[in-house]
Amino acid sequence: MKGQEFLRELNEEQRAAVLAPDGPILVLAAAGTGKTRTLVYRVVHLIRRGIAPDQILLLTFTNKAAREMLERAEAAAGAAVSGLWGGTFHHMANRILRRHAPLLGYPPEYTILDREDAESLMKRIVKSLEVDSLLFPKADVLLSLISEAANSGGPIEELIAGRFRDLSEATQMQIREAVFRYEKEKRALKAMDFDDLLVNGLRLFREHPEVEAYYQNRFRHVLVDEYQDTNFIQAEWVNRLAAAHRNLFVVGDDFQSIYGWRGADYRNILEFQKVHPETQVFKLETNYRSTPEILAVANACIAGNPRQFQKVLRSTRASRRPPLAARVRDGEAQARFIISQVRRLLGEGVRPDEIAVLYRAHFHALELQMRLMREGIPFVITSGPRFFEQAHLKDVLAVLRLMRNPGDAISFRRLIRQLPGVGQRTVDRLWERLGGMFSALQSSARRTLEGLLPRKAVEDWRRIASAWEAVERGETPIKALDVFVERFYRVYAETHFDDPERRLEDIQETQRYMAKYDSLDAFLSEVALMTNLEAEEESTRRQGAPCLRLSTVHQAKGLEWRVVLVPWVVEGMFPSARSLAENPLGHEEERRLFYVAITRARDELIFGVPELRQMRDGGIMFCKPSRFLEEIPKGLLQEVRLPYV
DNA sequence: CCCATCATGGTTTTT
DNA sequence: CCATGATGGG
Repeated sequence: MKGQEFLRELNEEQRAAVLAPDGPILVLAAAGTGKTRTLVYRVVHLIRRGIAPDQILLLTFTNKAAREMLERAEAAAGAAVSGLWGGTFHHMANRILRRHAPLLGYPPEYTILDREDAESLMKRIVKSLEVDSLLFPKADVLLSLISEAANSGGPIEELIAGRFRDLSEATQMQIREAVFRYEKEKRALKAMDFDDLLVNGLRLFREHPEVEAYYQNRFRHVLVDEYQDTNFIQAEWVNRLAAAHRNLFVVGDDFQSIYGWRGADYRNILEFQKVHPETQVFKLETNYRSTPEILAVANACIAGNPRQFQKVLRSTRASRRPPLAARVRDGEAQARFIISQVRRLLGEGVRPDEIAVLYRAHFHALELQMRLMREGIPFVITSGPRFFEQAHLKDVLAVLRLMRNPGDAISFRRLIRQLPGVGQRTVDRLWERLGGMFSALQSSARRTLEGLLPRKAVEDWRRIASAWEAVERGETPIKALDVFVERFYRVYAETHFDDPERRLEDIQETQRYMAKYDSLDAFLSEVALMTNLEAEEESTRRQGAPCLRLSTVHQAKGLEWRVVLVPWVVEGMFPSARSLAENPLGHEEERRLFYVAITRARDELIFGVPELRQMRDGGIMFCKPSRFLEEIPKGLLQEVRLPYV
């Protein structure tokens, strides 16, 4: 595209934001109003103005979003965008921390702990405290507490005192001890958990003004997508980054703030102008995505939330049929109904990948999944356990992680416990006798360990160790995994999993994926931070065939489909009972979540409203239609009741 | 001390 | 219904 021609692709609202002069800019972009396009063209505009791409930082909510934006910017601006920094807060913090980790007392090869790693670490700590297990919080509860403290920037002592006020003082003391040990152990492991990446990213700037000044100077323009979902640390971090040039361009929609439970605080967007008084504000309200009928429902839904920026979605599209609410008997009937709708749509020529089923929680889709499989309808799920958190992939990653970080006790335990005759106790003792580190790439260290192992473990141990020997001989890590699989893991997989072929294929897939990275550290960080959305995209890219999509509403953020079906729109499910119980403002966030689901739909929106729920104990529970449906004026929805079949 | 079996308890959302 | 945790035999 030449000259300013790209501006023709923008409407008045978007163009004003794209061309705005330097300074802090807040773009309030309602759903479907071309937020991504605005952000992309702002980047293009900056580059055309002569800003070097490596002076621009683009923070997005997922890496997928970053990649898409960069691809689009490249299409519009040519190869000129290369060098631009784009990705999630976690990624960018990691990228910066890898360079400066020693300033904070970490080696540059620090390991990133994913959720599972953190949980297993905490479990061991709780165990070592020898507490009365019935009255002591579970590891995941402790971790969520630590995370809450980190993300809100508040002191953890107060959180403990508040959340566990019913527990004895002695128990609270032990909780504080568990938290303390968790931090200490992470240090010993030379590892950071997800929150540490953000916390340390901020700490790096606070404690090292010369580093802060370097990045403040380097990034002349900072752009942030989905600003409504930033938390305390993230907001502080970007404020600091942009403090020198003051070119902070944030885009968001307070109506779509759905990560409050993770510390996101939409006051960041509401109060942006207070923090940056010279802010220019732009509103995008013209919706290009959905039919007027769908938007009417969206507007009616969000009207239930006061105290937010008032925005009304204006449609540009022609009318279609109104959204449909179908009352069905139960989950089974709902699954049959959804499948019949999918069949109808396919018959009308809708492509399967233009249809999505979006739900509040994974388990809402169980019945549907079974039925889809039984009926042979292909689908993809962007939910459930993350690709790289599956046991076999973590096993393989442990080989690599230990190679980079000799202090990684978690990987050590994982591998060594696979040896016959080695259980928890033995591995603990081994680790202690090794002095809390194991240099897998040194033959002397490997020999030392071999001498400490029980006799019957030695043969398998040598097989595992052959992977590291290969690296010592100068083989690549990818090749080393071949050795690991052929000498040890193939047999292990065949004897421990009921689907070894699939798992070995996953490993090959991982090796192919590794080939794209020029350093092992880069690969390992990427894998730790990769979401399902990104992993799944990787695998469908090869398989090709377009599929019906099943996803949580959270993971559907920023995406759109021609047809959206939402099951279980009943009280207790959507809104989720648990969310209402835990958070006094839970209903507002649930309503925003419902709004996000609605506004993903272009042409058709269909709700499933079962009348009863089969409980696990064999009983049944009657369901009330969701308050969010009741709030929508009659006439905006078409309601049907399906016969009991 | 390891490992398999049995019971129990608990189901939100994710970087 | 599934995963995790306790328990007891080897």
